[in-house]
Amino acid sequence: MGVMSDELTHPDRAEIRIEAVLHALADPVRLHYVREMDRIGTGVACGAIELPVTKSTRTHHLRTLREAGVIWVRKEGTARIATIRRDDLDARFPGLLAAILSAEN
Amino acid sequence: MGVMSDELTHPDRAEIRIEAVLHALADPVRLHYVREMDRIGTGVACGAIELPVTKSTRTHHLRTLREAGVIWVRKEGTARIATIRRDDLDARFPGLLAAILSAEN
DNA sequence: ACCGTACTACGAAACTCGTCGTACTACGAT
DNA sequence: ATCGTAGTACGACGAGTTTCGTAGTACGGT
Repeated sequence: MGVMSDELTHPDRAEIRIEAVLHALADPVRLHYVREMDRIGTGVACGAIELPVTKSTRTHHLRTLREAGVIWVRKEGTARIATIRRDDLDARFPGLLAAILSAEN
Repeated sequence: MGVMSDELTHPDRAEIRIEAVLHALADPVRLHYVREMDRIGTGVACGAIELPVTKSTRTHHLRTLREAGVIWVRKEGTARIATIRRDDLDARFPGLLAAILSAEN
């Protein structure tokens, strides 16, 4: 029971909607998460970034980011490695990601 | 009772927060509104843009946009004229507005 | 086989948000 | 002064979100 062996679902490039991306990044926790991923660089283990929320809340936010098309998550052992979908976001909404990530305070 | 003679409050440039802007523009009604204002050009009477919502809902959305710092609203007779705060947004978050407005579909 | 780590799933509680109707104020014209 | 138009204020409802705790699955080591 509880399948969970399925691969994680991601929208493909053409399916990414600007409203979903804006909504995903409007949340302080998720924005912080994406900024940390941007700062650290390459794929990050989901748990490696400290957040003021519990594990299950983190799972929720990561799903929101993934389903909006902001990040790509792949399994690696027991860990989940997340990367920002720069190519797809830049192709769909040129300049958006850079504008948001470079906005300090 | 009910003052309302007060001028409309706007955040000044330095107070505009990226999260508030993203949240404001993540709503389909508000995004449509701002896109229409962008298309039409100069200051627009609030009621001149057709929306699938009632007057009071429109007021609500316009307040959200105004308080986020996305639009500037001035009174002119009984009408309210709204303009996009391009200068302020471009100064705070270069490229953000252009990226969002040019995102078709 | 067992244990620990990493994360997901599900349900619940508190909160926020979008929407509306109704009642109201403000202004302009007749 | 009266009426119509333009918009706001307030309260309410329903839907969705954020958050958490608890329970469970998956993988890697010993």
